[in-house]
Amino acid sequence: MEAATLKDIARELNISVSTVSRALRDSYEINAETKRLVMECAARLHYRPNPIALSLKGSSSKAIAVVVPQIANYYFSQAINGIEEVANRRGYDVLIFQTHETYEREVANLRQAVARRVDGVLISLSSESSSILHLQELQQQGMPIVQFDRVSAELNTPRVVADNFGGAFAATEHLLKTGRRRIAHLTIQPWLSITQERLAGYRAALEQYGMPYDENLVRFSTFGPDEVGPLVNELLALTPRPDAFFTASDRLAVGCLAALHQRHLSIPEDISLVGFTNLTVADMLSPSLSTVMQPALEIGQVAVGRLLDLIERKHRAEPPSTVTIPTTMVLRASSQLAMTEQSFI
Amino acid sequence: MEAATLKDIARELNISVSTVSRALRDSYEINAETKRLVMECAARLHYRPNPIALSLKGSSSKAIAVVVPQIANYYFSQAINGIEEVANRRGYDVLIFQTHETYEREVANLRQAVARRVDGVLISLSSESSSILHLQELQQQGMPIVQFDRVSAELNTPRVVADNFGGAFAATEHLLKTGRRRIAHLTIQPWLSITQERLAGYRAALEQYGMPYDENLVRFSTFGPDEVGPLVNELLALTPRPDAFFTASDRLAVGCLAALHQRHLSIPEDISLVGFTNLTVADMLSPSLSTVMQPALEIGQVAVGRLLDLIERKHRAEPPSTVTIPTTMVLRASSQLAMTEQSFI
DNA sequence: TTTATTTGCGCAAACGTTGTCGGCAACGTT
DNA sequence: AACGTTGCCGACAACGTTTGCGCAAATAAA
Repeated sequence: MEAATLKDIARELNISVSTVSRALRDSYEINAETKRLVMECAARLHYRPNPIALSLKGSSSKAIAVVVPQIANYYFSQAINGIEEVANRRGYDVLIFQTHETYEREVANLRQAVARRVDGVLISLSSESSSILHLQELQQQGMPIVQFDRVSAELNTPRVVADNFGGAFAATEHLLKTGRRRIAHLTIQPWLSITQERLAGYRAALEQYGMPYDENLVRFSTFGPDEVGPLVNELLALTPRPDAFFTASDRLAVGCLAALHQRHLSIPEDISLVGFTNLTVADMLSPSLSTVMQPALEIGQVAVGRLLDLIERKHRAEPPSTVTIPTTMVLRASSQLAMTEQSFI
Repeated sequence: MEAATLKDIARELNISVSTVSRALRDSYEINAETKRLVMECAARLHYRPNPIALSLKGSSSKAIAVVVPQIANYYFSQAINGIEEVANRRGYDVLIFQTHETYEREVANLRQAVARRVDGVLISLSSESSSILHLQELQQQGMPIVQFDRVSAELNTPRVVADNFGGAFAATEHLLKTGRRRIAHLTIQPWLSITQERLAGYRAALEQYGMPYDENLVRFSTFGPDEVGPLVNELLALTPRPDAFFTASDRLAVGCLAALHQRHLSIPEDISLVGFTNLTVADMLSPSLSTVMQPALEIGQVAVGRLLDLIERKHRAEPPSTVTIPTTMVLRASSQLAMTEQSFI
């Protein structure tokens, strides 16, 4: 009943451990009959190779690390689901690490990952990580690394990101096309790659439609409590008043929603609202929330695919490339007059 | 720069590996001066013991497994945060596994956990796991196990749960005290312990206040798409119409909210609404959602504390006990007339 | 001085696995 | 008959660590 080892099989069959090992690996220098016996015995004893011993031997631990800011975040947990799915299918375990947005924990996590002999690292940078020396060093030591979502251009690895620019462009364009002229943009920490790309998409759309860019309409916020309301109030106090809000996250969008409700502004009649990323309850809000959906699952799948290819050296000299996964504009009631009264459950 | 080993230190100091090992473990049979030298050298080379080798030796891997249905769930990811915090502080790593609510994955995850030589297992049962033989077997093999949140009475381990009964009782009582008389209860899979306890709390409160229990007012739902709306409609069709909804999850509550909005019912004037668990956006909905808050973080902290005590044999013969963590009733606008127009951001 | 005891350290085994080597039959080749 | 080839298998080392045992020197007791 206890975990069987090669030694158990060897004893049972009165042969040596090495022969058992080779038989199970289907080595050419083992007799077919012996192989059959070993296989049969292994199955009978429910033999499973001990990954710890394999790791110690130094070959491969068949485990990868995924380092994310936090898992209490639908986007990241979805990405992890995609990662796990593909990794497991290809025979790898996934070790999950949270940085809680601090540089210190990011370093500690990577140290742990190395200690546990992972074969590779998937990382989405913590918002506090301005320096990436720890990652460059890790890479120089030969650790395969792939970045996703929050990436750094200074670290020369494959990157998998959502089309933040395209998504923001589409959202802004949608608002413009539905007649909005003063579009406020509520967004997150300005130094993140995703923030910059979304802001760029917003600006590009304004420009293409001949609308002026007004930096008063752009506000940066963290997720601190009681932070969104005041910002929304500031924006609403501007003249002329904004007629649309485009937020860089659904969490911000929900905050907007509440603040607008409170001021008895009707959505989308008075103000249109479009969010970003994919909160599960977006379709259940009132009004249901238009949003730029990021394919978190797919990003995870693609990213881990790259990493495993890297580990298994399928693409040796191929230079690291950046994969951009398209986002989808999901139109719901919060930005479409016609849908306000429509059934959406 | 590469991971230093005992051997490296031994070579550097011209002593044996065993001496280094013992010096680092502060063994009594090593000279103080030698210890000093070893410590100094270890620090200089950034020596970190190799957890893989330690695990192989069979003693302790300093890692625990936490097995949950899914991490894409605010409740579980919060619990994991609590688990990680305490575990790390006590020197343990946390390996996270998802069952995706299937029995098959639960078994596979536990197998992996064993293979990776974890020192103990924290588990919240998958909704599909009717049999718990795999866990009983694991326990018989000496693996320390603690159950949390979704627990089974058939498995004799310490248990850490939220006060589901008390929370449901408080919510129902609150609704009754604010004058509601026909309280519908929308809940989840009937065979889960948490479902049964919440239902019992709901019934007990009704009974205490002399209200009849009407099973027509109780509906079970999964989270399938387009499932909540029809159920709400069915309930609203009853005569007399319910004047309050108490849901066993915030996800269901949000669904209710949307369905009620759609029928132009005002909350809480026409219908009061109270949810359960702790969606992040509960306070940002319109109206803000009254809810029974579960201290997910604390549950995780307490559960992992129990497990580590078990692992370190702090309480040898102590029989497994069940710890119930109190829930908190958070009153917001959806169940209180007075708060409807109040500022809540 | 001889005999115990302590102090300080090294050797080797063990955990489960893989890989390198070498051995020894049974062949086929000169 | 002597030699090289195969085919099949076992012994051994190694990965990094802990630990039981033993051995020497230093110290204490006789």
